[in-house]
Amino acid sequence: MSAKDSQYLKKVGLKATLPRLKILQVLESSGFARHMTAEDVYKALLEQGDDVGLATVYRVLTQFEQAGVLTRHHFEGGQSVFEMDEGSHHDHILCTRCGRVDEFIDPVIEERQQAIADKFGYMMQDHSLYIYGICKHCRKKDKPAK
Amino acid sequence: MSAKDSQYLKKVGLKATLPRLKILQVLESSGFARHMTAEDVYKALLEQGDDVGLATVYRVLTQFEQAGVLTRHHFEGGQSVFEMDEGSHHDHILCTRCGRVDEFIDPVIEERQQAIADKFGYMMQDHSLYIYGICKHCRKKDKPAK
DNA sequence: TTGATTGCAAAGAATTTGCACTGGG
DNA sequence: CCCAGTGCAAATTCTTTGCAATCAA
Repeated sequence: MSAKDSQYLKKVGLKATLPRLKILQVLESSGFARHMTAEDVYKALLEQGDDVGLATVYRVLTQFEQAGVLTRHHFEGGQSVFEMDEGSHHDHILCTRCGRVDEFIDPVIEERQQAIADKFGYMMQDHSLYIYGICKHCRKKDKPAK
Repeated sequence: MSAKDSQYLKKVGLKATLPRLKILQVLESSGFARHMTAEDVYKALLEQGDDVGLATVYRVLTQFEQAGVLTRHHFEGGQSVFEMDEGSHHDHILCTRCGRVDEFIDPVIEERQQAIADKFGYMMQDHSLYIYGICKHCRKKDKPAK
């Protein structure tokens, strides 16, 4: 199920161990949710019958982050949230009711950020933009309730 | 030193106790730094000879946040960082070397954010934008070093 | 083989909570 | 006076670490 993944791990300089392959697989197949905490990954593994320690999940996620395999986000609420890094930078808009997450990229904003960094004399390394709101789905539910 | 602060606390619905007054004062006079962790506030109080429990600092900061007196940020690194809410929204650009924080507001970005929320069907409530980089000061130090 | 990796349990850091005591209104 | 507010220590939550056992190359 993962000759490809095995190659991939070696390519980024990580030995292709079973836990790492499993974790990679969970992240790849996380589908629409795409944003998982260490705990989420751990539970997903348990549910599919794979017995990996929580400490290992944390270690591997950190290694993946350093290897550029995934990105760590600091959403509100404390825990770190991880997401596969598919190469293309993007920002997030999230629903404070249901937790839904959408991704976007806006060239104008990107450009302005660079301009601001320049203006303040910073060499920009990174940035994070989160928009918080209530998605249409949750707003729809509201109306009748009230 | 704080008849004004005392009024202020009452106005936002909080009893004007000594710890709350002291904490408010520390935040108000934090001057250029302006961004403090609970621990920072706690240490500042100890240094000026005021004996307030760390738990109380956390409790009061949370109350202040709920009362709209200050804003809680989640910068990288885990801890919450607090800042007096002077009414005007702004974003942050921070140095990953020295921790320097600058504030800015960009009308174009604000406007684009609203447009994006609209496009995705969100009712925007809030947003946070952090730009990370290396400030000119730190870059200057680099050159000779290398 | 053999050093890298894992699992578990213990350690840590940040923050919260239970509870008897204290102070503001 | 009386309850909200406080201090302290214990409890929680998330994450990291030490170390012996295990696994990939």
